[in-house]
Amino acid sequence: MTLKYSRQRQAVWDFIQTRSDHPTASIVYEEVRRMYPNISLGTVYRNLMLLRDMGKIGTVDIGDNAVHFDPNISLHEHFVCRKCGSLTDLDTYDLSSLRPMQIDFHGKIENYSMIYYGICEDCLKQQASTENSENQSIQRQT
Amino acid sequence: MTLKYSRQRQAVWDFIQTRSDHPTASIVYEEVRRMYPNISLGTVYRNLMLLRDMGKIGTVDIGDNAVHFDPNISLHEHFVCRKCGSLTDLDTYDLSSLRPMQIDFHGKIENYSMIYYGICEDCLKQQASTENSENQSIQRQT
DNA sequence: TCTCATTTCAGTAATGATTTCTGTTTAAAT
DNA sequence: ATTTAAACAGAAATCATTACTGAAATGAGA
Repeated sequence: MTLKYSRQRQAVWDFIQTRSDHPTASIVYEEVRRMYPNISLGTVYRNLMLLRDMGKIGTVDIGDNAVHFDPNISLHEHFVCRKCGSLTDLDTYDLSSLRPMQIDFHGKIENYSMIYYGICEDCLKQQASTENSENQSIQRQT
Repeated sequence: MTLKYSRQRQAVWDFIQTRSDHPTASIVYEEVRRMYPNISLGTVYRNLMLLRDMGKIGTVDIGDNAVHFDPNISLHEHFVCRKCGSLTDLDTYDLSSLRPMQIDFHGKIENYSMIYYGICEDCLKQQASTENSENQSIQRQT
C-alpha cells in the first residue's frame, strides 16, 4: 500500500507538468521514451491512472476514443475544435454554483465536466481564407 | 448517396426510441437481435452512427469506454453516478447563454456537453442504510 | 551496509469497443 | 423484370486499455 519512488513515475509526472495540450497515454509514452527508451506503455498507463486516482492530475474525455490527461486540476472547462480536434482550456464564469433546476432530482452532485464544441480561432481564419479563394474562382468562372 | 430503407435501420431506430437509459451499441445489438436474430454488430454500429450524423439521435461520452446513444436531441445535461454508473437526464437552467469569460478566446462555440458526476438517489439511500448497520455493529462491539 | 518484503517494472498477451473488408442480398427506380 | 447503388452478414483488423509474469528496484529494519 505504500507508494514507492520510481524514476518512471517521476518522468511521467514531470512530462505531464510541461504540457498544456492534454496528451493521451500514447503521446506521453512516446515522449517519455526519449528519456527512458525502454519504459513500457503499461508503466505509463499505470502511473497516469495512479496519479489520476491520487487526484494529482485530471482526465478529459472528449469522445475521440482516448483519455486525455490534464495537469491542471483546478476548476475549468474545455473547448474542442471539431475541425482540427484541438483541446484547449477555457476559464468560465463560476459554474460551481450551477445546479439542475430539476425538482425531482435528489442525488448528490460532486463535480462536473463541461466541454464546449465548435471551431477554434485558427480554423475559423483558415475557413475564411478558403471561402475567399472559393469565391474568387467562382468569379473567374462567370 | 440516397438513403435506402432497411428493416435493420428501422429496428435500431425503433428500439432507441423506447429507451431513456442511453444504451451502448452492444446493448442495442443484443436487444434488436431478439427481433432480427442475425443482424450483425457492424450493421448496428453503422446505423447508429448514421442516425447520429443525421442528427436524429445524440451520443454521450461518460468516460466508461463506450459510446452511449440518446434519443433525446433537445438541449439537456446528464448525470452519472460514480457508484452504480447509471446515466440519467437532467434538465437544467438555460446554459445556452453561458459564455466563457475568457477575453482572449475568439473561436466559435456551437454546442457543449455538460456531465455532472456524483451519487444518485438510490445509491445515497443504500449508502445511508449501510452506514447505519455499520454503526450498529460498532455499537454491539462496545 | 545487508537483507528482504513489497512495489514497480518491461515485455507480452488478452480484452473489448469500434472499424474495415468482402462477397451477397435488397430497395427502389427504370 | 432488370439494374444498380445501398445495405447487409460475417469475419478479420485496429486501437486503446488492462492483465499477467518473471525480473529489477526501492526502502524499512537488522
